[in-house]
Amino acid sequence: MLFLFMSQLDLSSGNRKTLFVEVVLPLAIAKTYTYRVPQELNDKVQIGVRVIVQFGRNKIYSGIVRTITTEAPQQYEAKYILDVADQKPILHERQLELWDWIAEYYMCYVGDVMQAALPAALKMASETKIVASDDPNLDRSAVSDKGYMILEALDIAGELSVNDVIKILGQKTVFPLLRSLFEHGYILISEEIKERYKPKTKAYLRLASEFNDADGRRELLDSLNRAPKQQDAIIAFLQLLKTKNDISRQDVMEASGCGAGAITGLIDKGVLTVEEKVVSRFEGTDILLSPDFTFSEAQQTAYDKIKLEFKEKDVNLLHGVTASGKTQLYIRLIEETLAQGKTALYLLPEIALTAQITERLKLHFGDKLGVYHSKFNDNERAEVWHKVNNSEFKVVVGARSSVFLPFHNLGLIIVDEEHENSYKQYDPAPRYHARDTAIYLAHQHQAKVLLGSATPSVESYYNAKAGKYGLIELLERYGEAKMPEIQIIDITAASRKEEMFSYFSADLLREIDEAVKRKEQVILFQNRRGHTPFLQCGTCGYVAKCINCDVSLTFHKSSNLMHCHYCGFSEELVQTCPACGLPNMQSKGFGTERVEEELELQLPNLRIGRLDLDSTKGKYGFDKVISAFDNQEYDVLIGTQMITKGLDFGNVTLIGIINADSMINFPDFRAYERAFSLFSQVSGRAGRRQTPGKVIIQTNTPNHRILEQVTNHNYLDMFMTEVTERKNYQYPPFYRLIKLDVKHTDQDLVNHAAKNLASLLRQQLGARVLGPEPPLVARVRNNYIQTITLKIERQQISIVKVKELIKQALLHFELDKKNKGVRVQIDVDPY
DNA sequence: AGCACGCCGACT
DNA sequence: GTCGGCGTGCTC
Repeated sequence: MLFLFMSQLDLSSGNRKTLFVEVVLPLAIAKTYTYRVPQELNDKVQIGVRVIVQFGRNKIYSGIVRTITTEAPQQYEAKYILDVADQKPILHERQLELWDWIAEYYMCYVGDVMQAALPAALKMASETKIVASDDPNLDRSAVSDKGYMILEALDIAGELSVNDVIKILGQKTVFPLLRSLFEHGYILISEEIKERYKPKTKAYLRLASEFNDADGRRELLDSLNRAPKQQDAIIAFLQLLKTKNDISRQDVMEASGCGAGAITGLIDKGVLTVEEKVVSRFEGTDILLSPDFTFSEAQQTAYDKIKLEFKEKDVNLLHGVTASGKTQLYIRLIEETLAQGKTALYLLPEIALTAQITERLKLHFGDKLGVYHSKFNDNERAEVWHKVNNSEFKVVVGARSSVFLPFHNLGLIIVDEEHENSYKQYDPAPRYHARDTAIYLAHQHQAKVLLGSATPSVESYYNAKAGKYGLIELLERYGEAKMPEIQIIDITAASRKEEMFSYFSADLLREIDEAVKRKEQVILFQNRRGHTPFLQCGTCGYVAKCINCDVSLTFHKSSNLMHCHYCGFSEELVQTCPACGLPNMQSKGFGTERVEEELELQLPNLRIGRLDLDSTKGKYGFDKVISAFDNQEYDVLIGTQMITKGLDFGNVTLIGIINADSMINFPDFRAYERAFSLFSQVSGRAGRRQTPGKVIIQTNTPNHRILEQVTNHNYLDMFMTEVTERKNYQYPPFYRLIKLDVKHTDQDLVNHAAKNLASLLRQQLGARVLGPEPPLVARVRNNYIQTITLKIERQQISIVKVKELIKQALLHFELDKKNKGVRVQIDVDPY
């Protein structure tokens, strides 16, 4: 009877069928895996929830449900899922589509995308823990030496992870030993999986219910006659209760002047109880600023044009010079998007996400704004994720990875500083471009995209000129601010005239001095950190190099060590040449530390600050330096390209570029574009408010066309020359690039394998395949690298077909035993 | 990515 | 002879 009843229920609800789920696991694996759902979890599985599954013998992961079916796999018996971790999906199905698109387009695994997309606190993996068996009668005499070591360690520590065991034994293979210990009953092995996200809670005080009426309170106060401190505390508490519900210990202590003891006393008596309440990690802002700024005429025109173009085009490019007031346009557009009941994403390069900009946006959007970037810890990021998912945050300002947040009803994406190469993730996979991903994301939501930059990437500007994107030009600075005057100084000529003092021309030193005397500030740009980029023996030519990489070591004064900027290796400074033994090591080149040191010698008594990776360590390191400079604690700020990122200093009137040559001569097809953009962005920091700014660029090639274009603020000219070059030499936007890095610790092996791979590719793709050749840094972390570059024209062959052919070639490549252990990294649209 | 299985060299 | 090294291939 019961069975019949159940089966009738089945038919009506459809819930008693056996379900199977396809699960995405956070692993670099090509296949997807199907698990069986135990019937009691049928109601809980939904697309987008996390499920706990066992994968392989020992590992437990949380994966994401991608599809649900009733069809059992034919080839194998599916394992059961162990549990469902979420009540409601943590992401929408369309996000899984986005993951698939990225995996497809950038040629990586969906698991790679999952790794990048989910905040660490939402990913769970088991850790195998070992605990000693509690049977005291076990005889340990039969245990092997290594086993005995483990048992002794367990006696002391109580619990060990597999990693601990590996460390204790100094060997990698420990599972056979642990298995044998387990089978003989000496140890217990447990797989523990924990939710890593912990909501933040705060303790609040509550008054016990019997004191809720006036009589109760009077009695209470009377009873506390002998404890005046506690009486004070209660009076303060009751007073506070009139204005707010949630009162913390701190509140009462401040209001009453009592110590913590009085409150503890009241809790012990049961007068007060403590309630743990989940609170947000993000401080709320109640003050909302209305958009009180008024648009300039130019801004209004740009705004109208954007609105017009959005009617026709999904993607628009706003080419607005520095200090033209782009941010105000963005804010207005986001506000309108919110007013339509939609949400918005504001993307910025990591480095530009300073307190300066987020504070400014907070004032406009208050509690509706979420901030998402790498400086946040795991819990904070998971919290932003959840708040975007339940639509508490309507606007997100964030770096690259915020394209993965679970947006609902997205109406607008702004990609500010769209030319920035940090939007492209290089390592690890997925090697995705956040701007291009954002365009796909917007397409999914039928949302609009606004790309913004003072120096748009050649690709985007080309797309705009070709009519694929709408184009809005805002070429006037906001308010009174004028474009800075740019002066080029020929270092060679200045040296000849003996007008170079260390790295500074007489003109630059004079301008610095005068600016500081006028109580104005100066920024000096040198795109290298550290003190000395390489040290060379003046006698035999030996260069101090990293032991793991093919790069010279940079001397850092702060640590007094030579550092490798690729692998982190460091070493004592060499005084005498290790090759020839002569004490003739010479400094070649200079970084920010050295510029700082030399400037102190040339112009004593300046207050100098430095902004580079080394001076901005720590969570708020960057913001500290920035605000110190903003508060005029420094006269001069010396920095790497960090200094260019959307910073707004009202008092800077002079910018010096110490040496422009290394940027211009960089061997890369984007070098000129990058140099133009960097110099223009640096220059844009000068004279943003009333005082006009001045920029001094020191170079050995004063007649270089890029410098001329920078001097004349002539973006269009730069664009036109670049377009011609790129067309001639088969580069983007006319051709697509795909780069394959072949890596191995054995140099000969890599060389052969790379040649082999290139010839496999040529069989299908012919002359589109270039290389292999060693990259600029041909060995990193002891891996030798060979690079194969593919140039794919936009007609004749489809990119999908090309990627298919690459995959086939790779399959062939991997089957060849000679290529064992050789890793191939694919970078689509390298930057 | 792990981890087990399986094949060979250095020790009891 | 076994223990423990590393190569090969599977994980639903």
